[in-house]
Amino acid sequence: MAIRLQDIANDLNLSKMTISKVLRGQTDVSAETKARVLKRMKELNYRPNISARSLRTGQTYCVGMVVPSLTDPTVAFIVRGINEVFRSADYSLVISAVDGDAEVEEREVELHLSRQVDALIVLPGSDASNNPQTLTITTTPVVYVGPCPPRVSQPSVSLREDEVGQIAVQHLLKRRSKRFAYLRGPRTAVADQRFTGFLEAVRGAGLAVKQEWIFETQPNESEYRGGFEVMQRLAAGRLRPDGVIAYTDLLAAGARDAAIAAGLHIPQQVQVIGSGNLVEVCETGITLTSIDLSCEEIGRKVARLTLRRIEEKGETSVRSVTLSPKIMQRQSTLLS
Amino acid sequence: MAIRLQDIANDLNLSKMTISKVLRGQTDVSAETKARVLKRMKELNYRPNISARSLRTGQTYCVGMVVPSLTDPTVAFIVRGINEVFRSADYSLVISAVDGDAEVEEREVELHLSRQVDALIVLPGSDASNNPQTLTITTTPVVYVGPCPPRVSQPSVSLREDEVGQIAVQHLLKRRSKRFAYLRGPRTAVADQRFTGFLEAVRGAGLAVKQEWIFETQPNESEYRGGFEVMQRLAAGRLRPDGVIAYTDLLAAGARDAAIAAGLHIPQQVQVIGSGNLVEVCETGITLTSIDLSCEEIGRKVARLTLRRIEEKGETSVRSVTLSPKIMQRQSTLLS
DNA sequence: ATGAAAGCGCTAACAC
DNA sequence: GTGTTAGCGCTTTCAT
Repeated sequence: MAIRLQDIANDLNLSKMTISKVLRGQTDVSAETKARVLKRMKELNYRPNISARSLRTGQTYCVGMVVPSLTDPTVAFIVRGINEVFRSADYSLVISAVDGDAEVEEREVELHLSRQVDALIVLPGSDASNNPQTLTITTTPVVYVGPCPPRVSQPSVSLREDEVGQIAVQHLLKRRSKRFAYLRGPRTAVADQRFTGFLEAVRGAGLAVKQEWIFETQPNESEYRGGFEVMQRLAAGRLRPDGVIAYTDLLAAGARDAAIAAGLHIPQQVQVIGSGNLVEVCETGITLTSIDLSCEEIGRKVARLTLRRIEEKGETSVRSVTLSPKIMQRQSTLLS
Repeated sequence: MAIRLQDIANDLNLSKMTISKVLRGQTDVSAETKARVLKRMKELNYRPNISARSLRTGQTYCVGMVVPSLTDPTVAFIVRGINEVFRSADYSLVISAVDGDAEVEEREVELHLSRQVDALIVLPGSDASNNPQTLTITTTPVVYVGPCPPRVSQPSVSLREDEVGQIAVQHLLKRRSKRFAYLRGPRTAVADQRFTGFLEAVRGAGLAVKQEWIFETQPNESEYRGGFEVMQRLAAGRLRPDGVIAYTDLLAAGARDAAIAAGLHIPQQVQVIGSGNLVEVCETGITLTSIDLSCEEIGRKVARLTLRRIEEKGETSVRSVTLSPKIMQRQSTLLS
């Protein structure tokens, strides 16, 4: 079997207590003894049994995470940010993707708690209404990514979604667009907030919002095709928008390509902005200006907040955090 | 603190042994007792302490995984497949992304082993040469994704990379392409294998391979731009390829767009095939035929293989597994 | 500076 | 069917 503290103690005629002290870097061990122990540990390739340590100390140095999907790039970048911070703290991330199934989510949360994770990070799906009951009563720290579900008072890290819409509008206003079309995406809370930000920014500038130029995504359609078809219609109209803002980069790419196909010049006649800043999409064709959602930074903030919550055991002094999106200028909007 | 077996035992005037038996579904408990215990467990919202169980049984029901990156869609889909299988087996996946840093990789492997994971899944980076020493000597089962590094004899699940090149060629041959350009990507083992498959298939058909039509990816260039520029040059040449096969979908997209920009018709004059089958790329513009790398299926196979390895404790009867890629026909190649 | 004793929560192997 | 004993590998506490 694996090497234990006891084995090293036997080898060196010490008690396992001394070995344990060396292991944890306690100072009340003579330098000489310490050196001998470390040497032997290396020779035997000793690895402490974390299960045993956890049982004793109540800490596992594991954090559970529940996400709707791992193949969504937004999620992947958030996880990357978390992983980066955890790595340097010797924390491990136990991930489960629940694919929007509330029952699976509940079970995975239970499993994580059974594992005695030191904290839980929850990235709710688009339907935040079915937040697992367990999360509201557990004493394990929970950190939410994105707005914390209603009725729950836990810290969260989220993007100021309304600013996504605002920044896009401001960017275009500065470049003298005045007639905005908005591809608002699905009917979710996040999409609603961005839309609100868009509306406020346009109205704040004293401009009107044309209801006929607001488009929702059809549930099962390809986003690219959706954006394409919308823009086809817009391009054929008597009056055309000179700025198109889209909820995703793919919608924007579709709109861009339809505009080009209709003989319009981008960015001179129509400017286009996406969101997500997905390089695979933004860097193709006439490259797309896009709103970067700061996913990695969100991930890092989540990780730091989580670690702090773990440290302070109980006292919920830690407040929620919000971040701003950033615009990435590319060819689909004018330079100046 | 949390509820323990002992608490339930006290409540019900039973020994904790009986509770433990109910917990694990042993049959030598009377139906009535069992019912009482289950009821009380539910009332108290009891959750077994898995650290304690692990210490006792030596099993953690956790599997460690080391990947180069989580934001690479290929990796994300593999992880998704694994997660899917593990979920139904109540196994958890502890993931760490190491970003191509061999030292970090080694440390993360050690950490996983410290955690007593029941197995380790390793997805080596493009530089497979620095496989952590530890992996060669540990008794913990290791399963590789992709070819197992040289000198290591562990089971692995991998894609028959040579078939990626072959299938693409066959697909085009059937559609009467005869003059192939090949965007072979970087100088990695995987890219080499695909290239070999390409060469064999072309030569096997009695056709010649034009060395001037084989292109490598420049390390720090955008893939899309790389593909675009190559195709620009090809389109300007006296003799043009009528089939372009690319190592990635982005390269293919670049080539496609350059061909269109040069006034060529796709697929009538030039057919284009990518690999990866990344919907974000393939479903834009003239949609791209692409080789699907079966990532999710690889993930599921990896997970099943891992579970089997865990069960059979030691006896390495489990053999490696290989999978074939599949072509996804879209507009960039002819229908018939 | 070193060590002995106790116990974290659970389960394997046996009694009864 | 139910309970007793022992111990997984580690750390906490307290002696020495």
